[in-house]
Amino acid sequence: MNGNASGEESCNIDWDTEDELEIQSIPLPSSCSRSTNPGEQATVGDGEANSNTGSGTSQSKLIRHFVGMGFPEKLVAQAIEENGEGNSESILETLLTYSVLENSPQQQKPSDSDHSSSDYYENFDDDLSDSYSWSEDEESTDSLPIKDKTVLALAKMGYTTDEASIAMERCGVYLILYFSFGYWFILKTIIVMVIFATRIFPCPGSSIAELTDFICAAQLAKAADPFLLDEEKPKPKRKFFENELWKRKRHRGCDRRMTFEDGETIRLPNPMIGYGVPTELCPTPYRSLPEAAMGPPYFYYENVALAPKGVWDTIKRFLYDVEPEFVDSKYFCAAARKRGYVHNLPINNRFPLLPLPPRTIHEALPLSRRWWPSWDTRTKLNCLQTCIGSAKLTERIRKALEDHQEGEPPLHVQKYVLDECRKWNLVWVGRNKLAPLECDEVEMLLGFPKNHTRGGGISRTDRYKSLGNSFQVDTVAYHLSVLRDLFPGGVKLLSLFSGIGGAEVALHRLGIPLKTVVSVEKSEVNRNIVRSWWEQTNQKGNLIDFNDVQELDGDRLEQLIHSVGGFDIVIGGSPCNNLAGSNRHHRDGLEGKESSLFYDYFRILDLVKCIMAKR
DNA sequence: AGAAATATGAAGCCGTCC
DNA sequence: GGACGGCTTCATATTTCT
Repeated sequence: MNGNASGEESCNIDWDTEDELEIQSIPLPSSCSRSTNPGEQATVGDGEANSNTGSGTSQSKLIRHFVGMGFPEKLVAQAIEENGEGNSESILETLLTYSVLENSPQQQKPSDSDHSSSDYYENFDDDLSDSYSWSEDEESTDSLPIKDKTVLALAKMGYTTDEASIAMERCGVYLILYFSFGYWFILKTIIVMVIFATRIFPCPGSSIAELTDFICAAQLAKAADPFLLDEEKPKPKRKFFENELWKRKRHRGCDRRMTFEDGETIRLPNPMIGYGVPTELCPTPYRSLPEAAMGPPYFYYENVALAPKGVWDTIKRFLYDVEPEFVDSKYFCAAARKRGYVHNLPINNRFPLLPLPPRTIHEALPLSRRWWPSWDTRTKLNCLQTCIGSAKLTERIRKALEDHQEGEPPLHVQKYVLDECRKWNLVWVGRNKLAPLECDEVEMLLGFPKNHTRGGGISRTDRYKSLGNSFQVDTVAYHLSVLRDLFPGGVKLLSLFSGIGGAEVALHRLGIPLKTVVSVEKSEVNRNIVRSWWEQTNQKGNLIDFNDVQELDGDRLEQLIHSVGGFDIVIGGSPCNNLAGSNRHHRDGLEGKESSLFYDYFRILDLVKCIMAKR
């Protein structure tokens, strides 16, 4: 950790550069893997991944599965042999490792003698012929260079050869291939294509969205402006591309829009993986930010995804029309946590915190496995909330189970027990014995250090409440990880509604020095927790506390920004209690007593933007 | 007095079926 | 496409205990 970076460093960020336009390779396989706890059986994967194992034709199914993804059959067979049939995640990792190894510089020529890579290309060609008709002159085009082939293909799609040539010159050939061969094909072989394209066409590429924007916008505006292709013309926006291309059939699992807008209402994506998660193999999509959303500073806002209708539309409208990124933390840890994040951070080159946390209940709570009945098929916990199940409840469950000692309990009892388990996140701790999670287990699941909320006068009730209101650290850290390269000397953070310091812990665990933290948190116990963590982790920076966001008016902010030298990022998750589904009494939406503090987040962020712009 | 325990549904999404 | 049921949800109000 060095603190030699000057204040100007943060001003060197090129806010005008659309760094997100560059195509991103998928995360390294090693970072996509899921760790296995030492001392545990390595074959235990999560239920989804292993659901098809054990059948008689499992091996051929597996082979077909991976060949269908574009991997050569020989490689697949080899990978299965190395990993066994039971662990499809490991097989995939091995295959990707092979692919990355093949991608070394000395093997970039597609005509090299490497047998496996020959298979690789054969599969690729098969997929092409499947998905896109080259029509009657297919043979005659085979001998053409790829670039010419691409021009022809685009011409068949209705683009002029001039448009195609210019676009290729600007955007790179392989992305045109990527686009022109059909949407479903992209979905099917997206991983292979990226690796393949990077190998064959190692030219600096642009994103597929940029390419299509380029052509579509060119067509759209051609009549109005015959000189559109001049360098000085404004860059086309994503909207056109979205409207045209995304209207096509929605492919479950690969439709990467952040939200589905139906008139005025934002709908949640399925799967809820935002711009990507380390454990799901998908390339980083393209996004363009509205100009008003550009920093400095960066900002990062969080709240519950399942808010009442219209809430996220309002949040989006206030936060400069930035599309929320909805992510379920079940892709990061063993508990679900569906949240929306609005931010103007780059989305390329994210990386996860290491070690990757356990992602199933059994991995997270190995002692519970002994007592886990086969009819409880949960592999993930539900959202960790602020309250826990009562002893009366677990007693009722125990008695219901003890009434049926021989064999499994009847189905109606199973259903009753499982419903309560899901509702209260109960785990098995003995024969017929269920229990709510302990505080330290919640800390671990949320990515906080053990005992983070323990001691110093805080009650158990308050610990559950503070933890239940907190970030999932691994999820937030993944999004914030891009800051490490942007601010190697450390960040100056304005942390609103800090809670128990989820953002601070995330940045610290990412190895990003905290030069200055201005933290606003109403709860004294939470402020004590953050202060205590700050001291225990020997932070070298300066931590400044505030009690209430109302204290931060224009004058105070100007004064702070002057003394601190500006903020690099403004992070905050405003109160959700008037938005959360668990609230039976005052689910009043964004105008609710506490949740309306969102407007203070916006007010403060906007003030910081204005003051820093003046500077 | 403070902490702990307990009881208290509805909104809204999603998949399935017809 | 609409009816229906299954499922999930950063909580609050009140009572009881220490």
